[in-house]
Amino acid sequence: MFRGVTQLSLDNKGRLAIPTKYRESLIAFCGGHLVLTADPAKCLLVYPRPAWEPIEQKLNSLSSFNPKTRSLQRLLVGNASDVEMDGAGRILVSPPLRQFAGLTKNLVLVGQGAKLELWEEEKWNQQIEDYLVLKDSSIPSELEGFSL
Amino acid sequence: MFRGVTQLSLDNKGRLAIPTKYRESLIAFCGGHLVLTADPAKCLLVYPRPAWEPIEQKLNSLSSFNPKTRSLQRLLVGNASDVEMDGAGRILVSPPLRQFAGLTKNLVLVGQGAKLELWEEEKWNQQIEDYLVLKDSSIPSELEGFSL
DNA sequence: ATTAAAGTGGGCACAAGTGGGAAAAAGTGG
DNA sequence: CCACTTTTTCCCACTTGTGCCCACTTTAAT
Repeated sequence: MFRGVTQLSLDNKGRLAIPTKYRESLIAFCGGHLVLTADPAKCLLVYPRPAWEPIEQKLNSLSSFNPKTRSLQRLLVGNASDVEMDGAGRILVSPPLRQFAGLTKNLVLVGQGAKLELWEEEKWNQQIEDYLVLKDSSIPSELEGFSL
Repeated sequence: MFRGVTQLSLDNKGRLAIPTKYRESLIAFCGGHLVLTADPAKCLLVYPRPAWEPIEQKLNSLSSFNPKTRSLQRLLVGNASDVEMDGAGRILVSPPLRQFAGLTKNLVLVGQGAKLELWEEEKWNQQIEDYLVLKDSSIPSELEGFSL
């Protein structure tokens, strides 16, 4: 399981160095075969390929005549791209994905259980701020009776 | 299964170079025999011919007295055209289809499971944006309880 | 302080993308 | 029916991009 925030950046070839603490388990779990895709919150999602496959299958099984479903397929499946870690544990982030998430210099890689999220640092901070402002009204009903 | 966004363009003969990562599987699956057709979202759909056949048969089996059905038949079957990949993995996009999808300089080819979509890049970005704006109300009910 | 391990950048070789020319095929008019 | 024009297809040469690998720098550990 992935967790924690790491600050990092793309080099001038658009490569992203995966932190060492994730590398070993990524190699073991999926041989360095990852899938990168777009998230509605305008960050990128980083999945080990075996974890991504069932999600894509589920999405592809839905009706393509429902416009919302279709849009979701376009966002998630359309933007998904296979990437391989190189010998130094780096992956290449394609220009369309960089553009989608507005990635420039300062990024954060955030562990989220079975996947990782890649954010432009400023957007990440913004996202956290936005949540704090809304906090009173924002406890999901699924968490009734649950405490930290 | 196809996935991911690739930026590309038509050359001045109207040819579209299919990215290498799709070529091999297209040759293997359908010998480079493709079907190009129009999508209601104003992009083009690219099917391996064997994947298209049953769709066309289904459409043709529907009642042509229902106006909506008839229109769908006209759009999809009417615009469908057979194309062959050349030795360099390129296909020719006919002027009527180019015009329909408003294809000019900057295009994207988007993997969508069993098929590909070809968009004018600007329209593709627009389509994604439009969806993100709607995101609160846009979780398809089929996905209740499903998470990324 | 020395050594090892990891991070970083860049060069090189090969593969893929691109454009154009020539030959064949199809279309058209006399 | 034949000759000429236009379009299409095939192929080759050139340019661009990508991935791989190596060397250098920095950090951490003993």
